[in-house]
Amino acid sequence: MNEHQSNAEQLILQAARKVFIEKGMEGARMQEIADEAGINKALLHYYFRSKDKLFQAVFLEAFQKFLPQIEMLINSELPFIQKLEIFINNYITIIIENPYIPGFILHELAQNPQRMAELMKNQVVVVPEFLAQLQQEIKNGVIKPFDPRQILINTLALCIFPFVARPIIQAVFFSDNSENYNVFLEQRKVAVYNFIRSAIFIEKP
Amino acid sequence: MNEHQSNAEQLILQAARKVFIEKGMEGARMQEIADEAGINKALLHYYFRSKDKLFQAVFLEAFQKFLPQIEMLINSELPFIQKLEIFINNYITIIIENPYIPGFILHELAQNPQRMAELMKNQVVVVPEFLAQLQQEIKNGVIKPFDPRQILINTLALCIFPFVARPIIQAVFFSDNSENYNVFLEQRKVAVYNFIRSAIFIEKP
DNA sequence: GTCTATATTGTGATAGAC
DNA sequence: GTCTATCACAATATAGAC
Repeated sequence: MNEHQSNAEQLILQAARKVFIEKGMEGARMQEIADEAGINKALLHYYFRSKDKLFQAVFLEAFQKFLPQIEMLINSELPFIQKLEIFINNYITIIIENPYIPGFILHELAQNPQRMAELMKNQVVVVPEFLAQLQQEIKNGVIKPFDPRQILINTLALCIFPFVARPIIQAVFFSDNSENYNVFLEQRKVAVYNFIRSAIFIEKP
Repeated sequence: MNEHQSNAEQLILQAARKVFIEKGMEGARMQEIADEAGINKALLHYYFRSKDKLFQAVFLEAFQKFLPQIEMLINSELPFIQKLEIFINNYITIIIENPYIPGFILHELAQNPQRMAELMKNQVVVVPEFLAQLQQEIKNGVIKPFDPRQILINTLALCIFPFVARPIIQAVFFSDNSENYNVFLEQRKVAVYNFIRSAIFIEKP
């Protein structure tokens, strides 16, 4: 990532990512991070003063990894139905590559909602323009008159939920072989798009 | 709940519910549960042998609280579009009353997926009949040809997501007054139904 | 910078009086 | 059954040698 960071610091961050994102702040152990990085606990405190500092680094990085795609959905000026397709494809692709991050972020935010306020201040997400665009397309008869906020939340919900609920969905539908779940997730890229499109788009005759 | 249980046991369970569901297994502290119940730590171990035993009691209870509604959606023989409306109303109502349970269950399952297998064995959810019903309605031209599994997952996703993502949604849309979020959730009962209906239902001319 | 050893506090669990 | 006192160990954090 950053060439100014030493090798050990990179090893630590990599290990911290894995452990924190899998187990959460409370479930993570500094010893486990040290083992994972192949060094000892003292070095963790040498590079990052405390467990909380290390956690913050991991959390912010994870959070920012998902922001650019959402910003594209919100800020781009393409017709909604077009950028929706691009967004869903990119977003689900990223989550497949980082399947535990959504659950990690949601859980930690639920534990500490006020930390949200501080984060949102620095992260620029311009929502009003997005809502205005949808309202305009509704007025133009392109999209059915759903509350634009509900549309945005529904889109995120359909993308994210299969990952935070993976164990239960897998137990119900794929109890035999877990391989197929990845196929299922891959299919969702088009399935989610078709679902939302079918729900909100007004086909021209 | 159970009249055979002593008063102290009830106080403990009530306190354990609150603390475990809010903070999770790892984040919960026996001391906090004792304080919340107005008794001391020793009593916790007298009634429930260990933290893990107490946690299991809370988890199973929480899990079972949400099952009957899902079973109704899956097992009832009403036309899908009808039971969908009933389900969404009941389900979101229950979650509004227990807003932290979905996040709690999803997080704990993610931490310990194999515990899922044991639980699912005792919990009867007959999915194949549900899938067959949807396939039949698709064949009859009542519902558009979406993968029935995707429809089920989408329904759950749209109901549950606003609660597990509450902090972030609230920060984006309701940063000023958090009161309005409950109004928003109430609106979702009809919004989600209309959304899914619009997506999958074939209107008769 | 990196290590071992240790301090310090937190936390689940138990012993034993009442 | 309920309490106080305490144990035993886990976990974060630091001191200090190299």
